[in-house]
Amino acid sequence: MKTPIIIYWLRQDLRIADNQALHYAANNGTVLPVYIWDEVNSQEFTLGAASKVWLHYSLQNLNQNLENKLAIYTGNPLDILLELCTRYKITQVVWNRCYEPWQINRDKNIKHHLMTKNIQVTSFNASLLWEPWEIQKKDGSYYKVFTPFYRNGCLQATQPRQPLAVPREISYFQAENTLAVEDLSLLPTIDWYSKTLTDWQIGEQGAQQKLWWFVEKALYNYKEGRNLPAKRYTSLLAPHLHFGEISPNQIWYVVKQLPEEQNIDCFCSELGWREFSYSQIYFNSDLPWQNLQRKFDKFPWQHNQDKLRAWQRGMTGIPIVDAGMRELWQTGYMHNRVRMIVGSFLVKNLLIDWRYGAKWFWDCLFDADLANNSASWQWIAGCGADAAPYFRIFNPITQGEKFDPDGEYIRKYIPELRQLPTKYIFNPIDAPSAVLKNANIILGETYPMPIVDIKESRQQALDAFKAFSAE
DNA sequence: TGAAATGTTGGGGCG
DNA sequence: ACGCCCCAACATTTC
Repeated sequence: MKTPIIIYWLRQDLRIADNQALHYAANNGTVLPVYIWDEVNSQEFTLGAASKVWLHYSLQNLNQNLENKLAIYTGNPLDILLELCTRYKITQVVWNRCYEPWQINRDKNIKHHLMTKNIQVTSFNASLLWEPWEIQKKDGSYYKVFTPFYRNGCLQATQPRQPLAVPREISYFQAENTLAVEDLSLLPTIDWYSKTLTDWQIGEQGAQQKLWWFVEKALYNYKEGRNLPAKRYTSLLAPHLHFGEISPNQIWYVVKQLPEEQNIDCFCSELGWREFSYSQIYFNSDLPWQNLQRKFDKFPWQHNQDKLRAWQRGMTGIPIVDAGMRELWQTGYMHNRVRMIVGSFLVKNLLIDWRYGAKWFWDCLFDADLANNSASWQWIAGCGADAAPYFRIFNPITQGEKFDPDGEYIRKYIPELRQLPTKYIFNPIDAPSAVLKNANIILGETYPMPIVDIKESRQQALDAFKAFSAE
C-alpha cells in the first residue's frame, strides 16, 4: 500500500476528473474518500427535498466511480474526521473548498482543530473559475455590477485553471463501519421523483453527456433559444454543476475551444453570473436572508398565505406562471426564463417577500444553490446587486406571448387549457364564453380565475415602491 | 434579462 | 395640389 493514507473529504465535488484534491491525494498516498452528511452545521441551509434526491443518486454514482470505496458517515464532520485520523493514524486531510458562508466557517474551524492535532490540511479550488477574493476592484472593494465584474474583473484576471485528467492510478483505503448511501435516508417517502429522473442522468458521466449534447445540439442557438421554455436550448447543467459532477473549468475550456461567436460568449457570461453570485455571497455572508440594499428592509411585503400557496401549487390563474410552478413541482426543475417570470410575479404582483420564493425554490429545485438562489431572488426583487430596478415589472401575459408564442409550454403543464386557442391561452379571461365552453373550460372551476389583476397589481407595486422610497 | 405612456413621423384618405 | 385628420410604426420617456 502506498503511504501515507490521506483523507479526501468530498462535499460538492462529486467527480473524479478535474478534481484537484483527489489528484493531489492520489499522487501523494493512498486515498480514503469520505462523504459526511452534515446537518449539524448546515441547519436551515440543509439541502431541500429535491436536492436530497439528487444527492442520493449522485453519491451512488460517485461510489461506483471510486470503486465502491467511498466511506459514508453522518454527523459532525470535525468529530468524524478526528476519529478517522486517530483510528488509522492519518496525518493528512484534503478537500476542495466550498463557499457558502456556513461552510466557510465550519471548514475554517475544522482546519484549525485538525492542525492543532498536527494533522495537515490542504484545500483546493475545484468549483469556481476564479476565487471570489481574486476578483476585486482596484480600490480593494468588490464589484456590485455584473458587467464590470465580468469584463474588467474576471476576463482581465488570470485565465481559469485548465482541467485535470482523471488520476491514472488511485490506490484506495477501505475504511470500516461505513454507512451505505441508503442509510442517509435522502429519498422522501412519497415517490414523486422517479418518473422525472428519467430525464436526467445523475452523476459524472451524465454531466459529461449533457455537456456534449449541449455543444452539439443547442449551443449554436443559445442566445435566442435560451429564452424559449418549450424548446431545449439551455445547457441543463445546473444541477450537475451544483454537486460538482462537472466543473465550470471543464465546461469553459470545451466551449472556448470552439470558434468564437456570440452564442458562446453569451453562454460563458452565464457562467460569469454564477461567479458573480458566489462573489456576492462571499462578500455578504447574510445574502440568503438580508436585503443587500438595506432600504428594502422597510418594504411593506404582504403576508398572504393563500396567494403564496396558489403560487406554489401553480394555481394563480396566470397560465405561464402556473406552467412554471407546476414544472418545478413535478420535475424539480424550471426553465430559466420562467424562473424570472414567476419570481417577478410573486414579488411584484403578489407583493410577497422574496425570501418565501427563495425558500420554495430551495426545497423544490434539483439545482438549488445557495449563492445562485439568493443572488437571483434579490436580483428579481430589486434589492440585490445590479438588480432589476423595482419598476421593471414583467407582464406575465406579454412574456408568455413573447417566449412561448405557440403556447406549447403552457399546454404541456396545464392540460386543462390544452384545447384553448393560442390567441387566448396566455390570458383565458379574455376568451369569449363560447370559446371557453368549446375548450371545455369553466373559469373558477376547471382552471382558476386570476388571483390578482395584472394591471392593478402592477400599479399597486409601483405605488408601494414609491411610498417606501420616499420615506 | 420590461412595460406602459407619451411623443414623433409620415403615408394615405378625403374634402 | 393642398391642408387636415387619422393612425400605424417607431422612438423616447417614465415608472
